[in-house]
Amino acid sequence: MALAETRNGDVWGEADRRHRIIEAAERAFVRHGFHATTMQHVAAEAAMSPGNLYRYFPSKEAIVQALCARDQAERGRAFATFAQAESVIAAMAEGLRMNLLGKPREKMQMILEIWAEAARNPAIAALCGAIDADVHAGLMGLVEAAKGKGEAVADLDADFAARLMITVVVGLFKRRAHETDFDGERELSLALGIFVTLFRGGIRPFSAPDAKGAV
Amino acid sequence: MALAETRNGDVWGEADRRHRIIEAAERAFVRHGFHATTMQHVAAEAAMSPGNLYRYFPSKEAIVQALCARDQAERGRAFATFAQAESVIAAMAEGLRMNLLGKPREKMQMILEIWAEAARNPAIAALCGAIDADVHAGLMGLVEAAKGKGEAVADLDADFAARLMITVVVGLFKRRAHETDFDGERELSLALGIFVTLFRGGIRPFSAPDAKGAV
DNA sequence: CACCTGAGAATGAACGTTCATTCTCGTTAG
DNA sequence: CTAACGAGAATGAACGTTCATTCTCAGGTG
Repeated sequence: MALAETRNGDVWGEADRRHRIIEAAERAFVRHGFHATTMQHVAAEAAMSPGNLYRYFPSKEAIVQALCARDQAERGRAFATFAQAESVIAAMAEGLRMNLLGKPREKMQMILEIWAEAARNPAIAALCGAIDADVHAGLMGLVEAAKGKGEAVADLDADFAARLMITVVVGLFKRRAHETDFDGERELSLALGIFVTLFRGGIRPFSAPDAKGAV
Repeated sequence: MALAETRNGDVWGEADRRHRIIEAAERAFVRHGFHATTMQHVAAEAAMSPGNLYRYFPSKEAIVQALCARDQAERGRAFATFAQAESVIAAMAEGLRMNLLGKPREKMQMILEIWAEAARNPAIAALCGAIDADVHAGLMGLVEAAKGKGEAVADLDADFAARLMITVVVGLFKRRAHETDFDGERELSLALGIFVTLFRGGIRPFSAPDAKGAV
């Protein structure tokens, strides 16, 4: 099916090329940043001509969207793996280790750029929103699973816990992107420290004391 | 020759114009986003011609840097206020209320763009780094103050606490920028819930169980 | 076999647009 | 008058996109 299909069945080849372009685009975006990356850069990285990119994607924007969609799929797969883990804390540890230590800093920087883009570009915003919803749902599932295993107190509010975990992880992502002396293991133990207490039921929403007088 | 500077009292007028331009730039950046804002937009917002901007700033980049610097100064002032507050938790509540509810969403979106920019632009990175260092130092000061007032346990690691609080606040900033249904009061009580437990000594770094088997 | 044919793949120079920046010249204050 | 101020057109570079052209190669033909 590989070589013989070039005549008519180049659909295979086309998907392959689209994939190659997205990979190249990611490398280029990671290297030069989001806005500074030109189609020439992507083309060079993909080892093809600029014009030829347009045979596979109608615009630069389309490439960006495809890349975001791929990330979404990746994230979804990661959560599917989490759900099978025996210990929820261990799963969180593994997931964070993968993202805080496993990925190069530049990748985190690209995520910052995607976040910024999402604030302006409705298509990207929709993709990111879908990712976030997935993650939120996945985390709530994890919390419920943890309850079932006795790793979390029974009356833990799953939505509260999920929002808290997302907040912490997002904060770590940003810090990882910026801080040159970011210590992954140290920050990992910080996050896990929070989560352990959370699961133990030690963290509850706290209504602020009236701040009328404060400045 | 070029230094015939203080010829007149117009030095005042110049500072005034620079200030006006920065304010206009902020409005433009907030409205159109960082990269999509043109000098024409800034000029229109400042009610002057594009060319005339260059009488006061050598480049677009210089305007951006001035804006970031102003934000840094603002942040510094905010922390000076915090330090005087009677209750540390109340101070945090007030500070977060100001930033999570007081500022328009668009302002948060601009901060995301500044973060993204900082990943690529050394000058902006330096400014952001300085802000972060200020905030970190200020928070450690707050923690120590809280200890003194008996609001925090004596053996709380100030650096750990500061990093944790920064992480949470950063996470909330990002979520505020993106989530259309972001509930400021709810998230505020989430953050304060964490901080209260933290000050009580209920959160400690947690070393992850070994994750050899996981994928 | 040698040679053609044609269609999809790929090229890369050129185009048109969008800006940051500069230039020119009119206006105003002292 | 002089010098600073300011408006707005002009400039030039960068970049996404297009398109006329070239390449490749599976089949057909003799």
